[in-house]
Amino acid sequence: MVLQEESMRKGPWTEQEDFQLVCFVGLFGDRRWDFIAKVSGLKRTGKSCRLRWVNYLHPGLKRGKITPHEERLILDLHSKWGNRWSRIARKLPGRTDNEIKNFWRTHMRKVVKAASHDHVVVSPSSSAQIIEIGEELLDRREEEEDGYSMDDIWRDIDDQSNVINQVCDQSNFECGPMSMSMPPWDYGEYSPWTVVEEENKVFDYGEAVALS
DNA sequence: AACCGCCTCAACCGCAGAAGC
DNA sequence: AGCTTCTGCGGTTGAGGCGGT
Repeated sequence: MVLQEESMRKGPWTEQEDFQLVCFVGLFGDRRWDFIAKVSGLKRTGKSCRLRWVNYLHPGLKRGKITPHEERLILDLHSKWGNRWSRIARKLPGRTDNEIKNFWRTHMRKVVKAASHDHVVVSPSSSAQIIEIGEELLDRREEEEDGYSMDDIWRDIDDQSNVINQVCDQSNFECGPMSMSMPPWDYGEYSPWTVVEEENKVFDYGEAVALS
């Protein structure tokens, strides 16, 4: 057990590793991470695989900057729930708890800085005050920018799933236990979808192992 | 051009709760 | 009921990028 942990890889994921993980999640679903970590041949822990999938490889993820409306939502929800990042993330389709947590840390710093710049005394523990100031700053910013409503966000997700479904239909790809969909960005030469489309056959477990 | 400090974000760690045996 | 394993969550860290001097 100890020896196994010692041989585990850490640090940034390579494209090849991402590819393997996507293949095996497609085959076995996004559960049983220890099992996936083992059979995939990845020298990663199940935990690490799950994290990579959830925070980076999941097809439903929305890339790009947090919009002013999302910011406001995060502020609102944080004032209600505190640091319940996963709960907050569920209200922001396509965003991960990690992303929101990172955003909040940055945001907190910015807000405190802005407040001190305006000669407002803010103690870091006074989150209600921070939220208030944050909302004020947001109001100002929203006046400058065109908004991006939650409806728009949901529309984006819908559009994305439509494209995904079309690709799945066309490629004759038999999805795994979970409804597998196309990764949101290009995998280049490692794309499992390319492999399947080119060979025009079902991607089975044996092939997946052979690839690993 | 080089250095420095700050910011962002991917990834790790530790812990708690759930599930399985 | 108690133990082990798995999963998910929140906190933290560190590498890399970027802007300022």
